[in-house]
Amino acid sequence: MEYGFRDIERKWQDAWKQNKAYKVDNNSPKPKYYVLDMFPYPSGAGLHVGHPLGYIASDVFSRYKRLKGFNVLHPMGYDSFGLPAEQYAIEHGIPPAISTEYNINTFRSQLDKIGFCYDWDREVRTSNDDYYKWTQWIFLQLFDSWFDRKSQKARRLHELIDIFSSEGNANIPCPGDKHLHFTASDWKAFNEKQQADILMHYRIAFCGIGEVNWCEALGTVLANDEVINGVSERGGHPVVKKKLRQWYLRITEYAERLLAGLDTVDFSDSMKDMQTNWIGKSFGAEIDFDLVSENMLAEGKKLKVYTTRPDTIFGVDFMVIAPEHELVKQITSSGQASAVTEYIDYVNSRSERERMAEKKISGVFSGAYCKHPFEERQIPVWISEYVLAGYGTGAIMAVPCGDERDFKFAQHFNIPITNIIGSHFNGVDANPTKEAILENSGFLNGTKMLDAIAISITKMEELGIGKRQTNYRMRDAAFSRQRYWGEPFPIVWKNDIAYALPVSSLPVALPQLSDLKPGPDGQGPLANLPEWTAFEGGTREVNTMPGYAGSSWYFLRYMDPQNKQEFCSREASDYWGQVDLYIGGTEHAVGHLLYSRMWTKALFDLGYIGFDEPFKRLVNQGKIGGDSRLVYRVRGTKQFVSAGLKDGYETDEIHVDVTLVDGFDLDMDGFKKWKPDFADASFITEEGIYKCGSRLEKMSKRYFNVVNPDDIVVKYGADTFRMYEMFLGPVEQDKPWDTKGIEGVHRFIKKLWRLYADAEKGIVLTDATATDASWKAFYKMLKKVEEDTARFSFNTAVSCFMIGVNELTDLNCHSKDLLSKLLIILAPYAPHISEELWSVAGNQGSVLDSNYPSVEEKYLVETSKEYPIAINGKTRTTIELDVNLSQQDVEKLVMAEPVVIKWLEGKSPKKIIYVKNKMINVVI
RNA sequence: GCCCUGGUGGUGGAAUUGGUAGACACGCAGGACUUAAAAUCCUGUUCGCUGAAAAAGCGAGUGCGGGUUCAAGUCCCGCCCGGGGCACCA
Repeated sequence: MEYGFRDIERKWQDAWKQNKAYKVDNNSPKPKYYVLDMFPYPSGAGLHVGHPLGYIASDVFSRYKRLKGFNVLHPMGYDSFGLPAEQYAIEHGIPPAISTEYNINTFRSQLDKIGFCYDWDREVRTSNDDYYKWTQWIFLQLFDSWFDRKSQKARRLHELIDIFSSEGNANIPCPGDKHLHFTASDWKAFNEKQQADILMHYRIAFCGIGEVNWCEALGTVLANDEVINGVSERGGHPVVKKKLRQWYLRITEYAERLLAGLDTVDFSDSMKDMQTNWIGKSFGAEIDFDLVSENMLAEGKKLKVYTTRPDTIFGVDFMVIAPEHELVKQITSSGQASAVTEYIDYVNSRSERERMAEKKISGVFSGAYCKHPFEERQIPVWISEYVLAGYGTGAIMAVPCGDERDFKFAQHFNIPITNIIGSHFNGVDANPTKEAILENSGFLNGTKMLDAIAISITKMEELGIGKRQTNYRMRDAAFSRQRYWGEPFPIVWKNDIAYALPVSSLPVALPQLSDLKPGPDGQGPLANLPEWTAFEGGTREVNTMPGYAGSSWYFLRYMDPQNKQEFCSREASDYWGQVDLYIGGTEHAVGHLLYSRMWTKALFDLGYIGFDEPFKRLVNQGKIGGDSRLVYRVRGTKQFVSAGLKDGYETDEIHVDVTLVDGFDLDMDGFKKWKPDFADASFITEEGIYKCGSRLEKMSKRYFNVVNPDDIVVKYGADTFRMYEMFLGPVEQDKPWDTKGIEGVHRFIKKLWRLYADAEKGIVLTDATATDASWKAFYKMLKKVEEDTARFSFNTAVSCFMIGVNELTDLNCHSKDLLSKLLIILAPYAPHISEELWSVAGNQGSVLDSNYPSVEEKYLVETSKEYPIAINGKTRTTIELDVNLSQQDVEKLVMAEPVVIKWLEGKSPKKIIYVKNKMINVVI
């Protein structure tokens, strides 16, 4: 009876599908457990062996939890809307709906071969209208909400309107326009358009004009997390700042809660740090400086700056405002007018990328001054792009002795520097210390800087010239894309007012469109459909939602995927609650994770769900790198020289498809057939073998180092593949793929098989009770496998199986009782062979629904242990000792050891350290 | 520059709280079975030194340099290198 994994795996995959082995019910007396994978965007390239790593880990854990008596939700779906899918569709000339469907089918067939325990009845696709209906619905809830800073939660807009009608906005500062102030009677007097504009400034999902990241090549705006180093994350196209009307999510209002929530979840430190840094909270002060300018427009105006170091107020030598600052025009003196205009033009001519690439010091004097609040001196106001319009107040007080950028700027423009930190400032570099005792600092003289921060703020508050202020670096998230393949907004514009469409009209279906060219005036492709945009006397919103819209809440839909009345019933979300274990890559650290955390908080605030953090625990799987193979072509010829001989030639390195290489040995005939270019290649070999070079790099088509899981499954089976992926190393860690290494795991599985069945003799299981030694081997394995599985140390768990099977083989164990138990603990890792042998052994039911065995400690009790004896910390010998011996007994036995006697050289030891169950150390 | 990670044999990695460094595999070398191959099995495998060899022994050894400790891959201080994130954020 051979291990015919192909038949076995197909047989059980079919059986499980037929009897709905992975169907999950929302009603169960068992405790719930929710395991979630970050769902994939179904790319055209299909899966390579790196992708399923996280899926296998979560699958193993789900199956383990199920055997431990939990009702486990473990769903899968597709993030099928979004820019990449649309780009793919455009590049291949296929409508995105069709290419997406096709790509999903490819993914699905690949996933199916690996034997996952997903409940496919719960599959979601973000681009299906029965899904995006609810994405639109949630958008409408956010559109109909505002964030109450006092209670720190989202509330309904009608409550805000009630407040406005009774007291204006005196107690509700406007997040969208802080200069906005009105009374109750003002409110009542406003017309519909004015009221709508004001409400828009409060809505959590809002439309506004703002500086956005515009990517010309992609024809759309991008969110901050989609821009890396001034170019688009996808495609690497240049990105420029542009003022546009856009939809946004007011995620900044949630900054504090997003920060606080991190303390309640189990994410890695680096993940929490990334989010914390992205939010970028800082403490400081806002200070008003009186302006002095010959320009009449500056009359009575103040310049408001934000600083985290108000203690350095006496070290201010100049002010800097952003080129986009609203005061630029008003304060510029006539003498400086042309220089300022020229500078602003220069700044506007520079793309984001240029600014990033060459950070040269630039700026212009405005001609205006500020009065120092505590001293009779005037401070020049400069304009420079190193101050960002979007952060703080868009203006700073520059303290060159303490801040590196201010220092460089002062040096560049020969601005005199005031030293307030004495010897801490050397005149060559700025020193941002907080330890110095202040000098040249008026009432702060003699105070330590750290203490002066609070003192100075208090003073400024007394004088009414400044106040304590907390700032966040995070910006509101751009929420519209000028693209086709996304959720249409359920919004219609009439007389420049955005009206929400009624819930009854959802979903607003994405119309079919064959030509995806941009619409006029930078609008999306939907603008090309006048018959669609014209709607009930108004115009539909033609932007679509970004890729992260659907993924911000998909974990909720899995709980209740077929619900036609609600996005997810409260009953279902109360039952399943938070995702207990979320597995995915780090690339979503600040994008997807922040957005879905925010959506969860908003839905919680509005009473739709009962928890405000979506993911209780997050595990980031590492990436699997490709192991590329290289051949060396002698320059200018069609001759290829083997890696060991290449140093004697001038060569060009060429990537060769890894499937043409066994280890490092090139299949030369295969190589010739691979590409027409190489058909007449000749080889300089090492004793008839052409050795390739190798390099570890990203697994990618262009390096020809992609390994397809389908090929591995055909050759070794899904069980081997699953176990090998787990065996490769810790899940969280990046690691290279080495197809050769899989042999070891495959051998293990075959060896396991032989405990149950023999090629000639057939089934070799016996009813005889297993020996104590076998039970000991088994329980040792069980204990370690369970511990390791529970702490996601899957690689060591696989080792334990190997050790256990090696031991049971040596012990010649064929006990049906023992080996059936072994199948249960193996099933999470290798479900197919476990199920097959479970039925071969004549067990009832499915191994998937067995009870995880518990450890019988009595077999693990040790009466003696082999202790290492160290002399001065260095192990010299070992000794077998009874575990219950006293210190005195041990000392006596140790002193009698020949090796110890030899090292003592007749002296007596200073001390003998005996740590029970660990070791013995003799100190000489 | 700042923050976070990681650095262990030829390779992937193990060592959960300071207690036998290198588990388990890959690869390699040798052997058994076979006409042969595949498959399978066995033995060895951190490096260096002393042994003809085996047995055995000695020395060094977890990126580098210090330290704490009876004992350090693990803890502390100072560096170096790789990976990831952020980057005029006042």
